[in-house]
Amino acid sequence: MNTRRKPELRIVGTAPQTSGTNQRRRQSEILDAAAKVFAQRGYYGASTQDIADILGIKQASLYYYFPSKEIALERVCMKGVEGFFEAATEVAAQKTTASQKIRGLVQAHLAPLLDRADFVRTFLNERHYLPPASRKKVGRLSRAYEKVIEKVLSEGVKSGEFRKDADPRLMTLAMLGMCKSVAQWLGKDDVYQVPEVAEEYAHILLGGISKRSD
Amino acid sequence: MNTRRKPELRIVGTAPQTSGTNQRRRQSEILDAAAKVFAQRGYYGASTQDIADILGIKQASLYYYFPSKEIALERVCMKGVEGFFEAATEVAAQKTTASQKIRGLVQAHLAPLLDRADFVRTFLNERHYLPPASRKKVGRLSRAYEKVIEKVLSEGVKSGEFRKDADPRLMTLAMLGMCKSVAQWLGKDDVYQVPEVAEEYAHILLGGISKRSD
DNA sequence: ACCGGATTCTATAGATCAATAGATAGATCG
DNA sequence: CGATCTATCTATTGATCTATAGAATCCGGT
Repeated sequence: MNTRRKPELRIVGTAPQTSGTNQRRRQSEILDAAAKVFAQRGYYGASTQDIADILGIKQASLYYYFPSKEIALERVCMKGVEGFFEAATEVAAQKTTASQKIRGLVQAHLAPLLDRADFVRTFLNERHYLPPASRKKVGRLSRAYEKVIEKVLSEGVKSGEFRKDADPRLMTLAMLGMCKSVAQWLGKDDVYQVPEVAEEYAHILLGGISKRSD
Repeated sequence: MNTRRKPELRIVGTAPQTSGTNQRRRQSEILDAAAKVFAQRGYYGASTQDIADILGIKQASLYYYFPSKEIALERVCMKGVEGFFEAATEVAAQKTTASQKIRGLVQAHLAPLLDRADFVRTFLNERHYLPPASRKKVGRLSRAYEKVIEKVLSEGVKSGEFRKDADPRLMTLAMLGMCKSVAQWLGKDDVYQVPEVAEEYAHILLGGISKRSD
């Protein structure tokens, strides 16, 4: 669709950059709006009109920036997962106890809810509706992330820091379940802030998987 | 819509019951189909045509049994929540330790996934799309259920069985988050069965909230 | 064989939605 | 000024979806 081959003929010093930069800024604004309506009404429940309304432009104008609604969903979902894997990998690489790593992982998981809640929510709830290619791409990242957590738990079991009779995969699923659900209720009736939730959840989790209470 | 006042004029021995019974059976089959597609593709992603296809009938024929797609969603969601509150209340009323009650609550929460997974999933993921009246009705039941759990936890804290420094509401949210997430992955890649998941999750949870390991 | 209700079908209205085509206003720059 | 590029707009197409209206079919009881 976008027949923009590399702009080979760019003339020297002058800066036709203004556009490229503005374009990127506008795309980002549109993604913000898309994330908001996708998170609120779901992918199929949200119309491109809803997105345009937030920005105060006409529905058709969106297509100057995005080739399709599906692509917009993919971009929103990617922005919702990306960072999770890197942050987790960094925590897992620290030279410290497995318990401490778990605390770090819980914190790292909840942190994005502070500034990207709509993206995270869209990733969590709407990624099923991605076309197969995008879903696989997103799924790979997501699974890699889970594996990082699972490894920390396995090592904690192997080292004797965590219960030997526990299944690392099930522990991972339990931990992720707890953490993911925060995205659903944070900012609704309950008034908890991210840091206290992270601390309490890590505490609950560790009490359960550590051999001795900390 | 349903102007069925009590059938006062039913003639004696003959059985015009056949219809009423068959109608109910058919409605139930349609609800099953609706639950399946709602769970799979989401409320807005699923068309009434999809529901009809499962049953091998024409799309318009559905409207002989249901006045609208929204009502069908309400019925599916209700069938997805109902039972949770009663089962939990029953467990909470038992004369036993708070820990034992938590084990029972986790089991009771996961049990419906065995025979009503699509209804539970639809309730969990699609209830936001209900019209306000239905949403409130479903929400009341759902909140009452949470309160039962919260009370068991509070009492466990008060009695000294659970950590004094823990917030019962946050514990409730953590427990529900863990349990709800099972609906998302059960029967996918992982091969766990409901009873083992219930036992392990209760174990993780209790280790975290009990004062001493059990 | 026929009647009457129960159930399903055909046909279609009416609305909404994603996406395309082409026009236009505004800025930038030679 | 005039040319070009950017961003948005108007107008519309074609597909899809829920829901309604009314005809056709099935089936048990007589």
